[in-house]
Amino acid sequence: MGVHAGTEPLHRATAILGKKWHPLLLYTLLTEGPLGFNDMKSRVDGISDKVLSEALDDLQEAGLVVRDVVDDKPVRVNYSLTPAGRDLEPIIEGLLEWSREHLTESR
Amino acid sequence: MGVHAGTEPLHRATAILGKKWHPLLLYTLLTEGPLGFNDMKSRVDGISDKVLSEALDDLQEAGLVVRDVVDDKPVRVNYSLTPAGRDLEPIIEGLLEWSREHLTESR
DNA sequence: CAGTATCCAAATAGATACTG
DNA sequence: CAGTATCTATTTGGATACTG
Repeated sequence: MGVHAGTEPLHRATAILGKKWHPLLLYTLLTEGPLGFNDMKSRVDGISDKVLSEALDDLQEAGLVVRDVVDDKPVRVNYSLTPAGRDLEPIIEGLLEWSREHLTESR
Repeated sequence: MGVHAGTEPLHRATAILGKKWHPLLLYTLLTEGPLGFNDMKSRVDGISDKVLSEALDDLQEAGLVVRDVVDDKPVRVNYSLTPAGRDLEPIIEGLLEWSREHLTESR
């Protein structure tokens, strides 16, 4: 009974990638990073300060993103990917391709 | 302003794969399917009837899973993957591998 | 520029009981 | 066997205003 052994990694992965904005934030950093807070915000349509801030914290805690304070006065911060974050590239690209192929909007 | 063009497919993909149980259900069908309702339930630890039922509906509507009534008296149903669902295999496998490599439980 | 503080709404998940 | 019906709890996401 119960789940077979290899299932927890999938749970851990979807606990991160299942958040509404996380894949898009990672993809944004992948293709356009490193970026500052407001640069991220302007590239991700519809996200609020609070949600972006929380999401970046979350990704940082998961070890996928690093936050560097590069200057103060005014404060300047750079968000970029860790190696773990960069290793998601083929997966996100694959997902993107799969989606284009199989997920049409009119379903 | 706004997100760059290629972003909607990612949204559509995560609208499905971002649900708590969906990737695990797909993976279960991928590795052990086709399966009946209770067979699914016994393989997915902790899921309730209601949540499983809703999730399968959702996956069906997204075109990733098919439901076949193979017998009645007693009713017997088989859930299996569509080609679109099967095409997720490399992605889910990749995610699994990535997770094992980078996501340790103690973070 | 880069956030935090509040307060609120919506979406998801779960427990329990029951049905064709 | 394969679900549905309720009702509740929890988790996320969002709007608005304010701060170092």
